[in-house]
Amino acid sequence: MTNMTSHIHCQNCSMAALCLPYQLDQEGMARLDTIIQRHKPLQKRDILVNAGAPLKFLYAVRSGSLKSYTIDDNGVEQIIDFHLPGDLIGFDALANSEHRSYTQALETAMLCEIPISALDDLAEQMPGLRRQMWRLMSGEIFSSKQLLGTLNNRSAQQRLAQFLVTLADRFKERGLSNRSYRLTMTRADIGNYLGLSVETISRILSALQLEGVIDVQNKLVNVLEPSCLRELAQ
Amino acid sequence: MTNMTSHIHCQNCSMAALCLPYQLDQEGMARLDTIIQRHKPLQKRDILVNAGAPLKFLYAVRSGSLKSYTIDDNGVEQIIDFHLPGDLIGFDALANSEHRSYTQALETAMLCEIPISALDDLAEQMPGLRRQMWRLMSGEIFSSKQLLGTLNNRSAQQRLAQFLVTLADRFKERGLSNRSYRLTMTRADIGNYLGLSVETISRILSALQLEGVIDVQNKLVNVLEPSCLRELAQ
DNA sequence: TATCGATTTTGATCTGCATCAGGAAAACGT
DNA sequence: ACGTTTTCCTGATGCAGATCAAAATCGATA
Repeated sequence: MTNMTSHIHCQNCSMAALCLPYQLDQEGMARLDTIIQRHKPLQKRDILVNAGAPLKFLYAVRSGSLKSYTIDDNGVEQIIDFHLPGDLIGFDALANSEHRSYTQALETAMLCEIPISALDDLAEQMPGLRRQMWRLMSGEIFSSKQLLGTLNNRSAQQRLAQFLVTLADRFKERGLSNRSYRLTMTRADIGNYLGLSVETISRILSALQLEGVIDVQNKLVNVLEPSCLRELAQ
Repeated sequence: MTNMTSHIHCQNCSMAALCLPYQLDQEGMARLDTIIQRHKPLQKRDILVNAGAPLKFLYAVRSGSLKSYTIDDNGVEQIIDFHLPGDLIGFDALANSEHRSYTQALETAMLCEIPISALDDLAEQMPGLRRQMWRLMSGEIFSSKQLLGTLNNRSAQQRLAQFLVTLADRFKERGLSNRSYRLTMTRADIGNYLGLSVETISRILSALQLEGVIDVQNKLVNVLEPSCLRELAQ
């Protein structure tokens, strides 16, 4: 095994604090590490999981970003999530052991795969792991319910401001700048996610730039007035 | 203990198939039953949990219905869920051991309370219980993400039709009629949940009645053309 | 570096739903 | 049974954001 990434382990993974190993002791982390496999790198547009596929692994994002989406009866894509490093993918599949959505790389991405069967065994023996599973799933429940509130009854500007703030917060959690970051998704993706048209996204980004709240150069976002942006998000 | 409900146990609860005991054997159900307590009945408008309150119990709805909502910075209520018998309440609180939303009875409701600490112990010993926890949380993750898709990019009529269909499906799961049911929430609640105004809800209900798809008498809904309604929901 | 498709931007028009307003009907408390 | 309050319905008006259209820019590939 000459894979460059073979030296990556939970014990030295920078994302461990956001991922399953959180609050596990050294021994726990080592045990988790033994069951985790490294997935071959995904290229932009590569599909990680297809909706309907049987659930074999949970995936942890090590680097890069991805989007999850469903395709409705009319063949229309509906984005339900963007995944950043440290995020786990596949919780929605536990219910019936089948993935409910497609997950696609937005850029080159590295992932760990966690076999479900082994995870179940390990959860029995490790209360900390079990609680972390609960915590992560619970957090996902809350954030998706909160997003409902964000989308309902809020103007396009409020939605987009909220989106930018949330993204900044997530980058900060990951030790990256929350003032300057790159949008790996297209404007169309953002619009789809927020229930707005591409044109509206574009117009509002321009307006925010004109007001001096942010500076946008293509995919690059610079938050000039964070408190102002937070205010706009309400 | 002369409480009328003291004879209620998981073993004979009609909601067991939708609730935590699902797929537990007799012994497992009996063990779960020992830790579950019966909550005193709630009256309409009674609050079960306040946002910010420490998580001590998960609650299972035995009868009646409730709504969960957050209150945003402007003091505006945002409904995030309606709970029917068999539903569990509190999963979103596991993340930080604190309830994130208010939960209020929409009518007289009976609940079971499940102490979190005991549940954690039991989950260690009972793989079936652990998996059912995962299943239920996973299902909640999926349904709230799917709701996002339902609300985004869909017309008011599509949203409301979807709401009525989903409600019918849930009643059917619970052994009740999916053709004729009672809305325990107000039109304002439905509008709040779906991101629409009360007036729009009222207008669309009237329109659907005029078209002969449903018959509405106050809180009572009669689905006359289920396939048509499903069609309208897309 | 030139080319071509994908993405983004900007403008003009149109429409679905919010909002405002008023009245009718239930539901509630006494 | 009564009055009060809450909920529900229906009409009129206005606007935020969708849609249509087209140009500008980006970025992948050769």
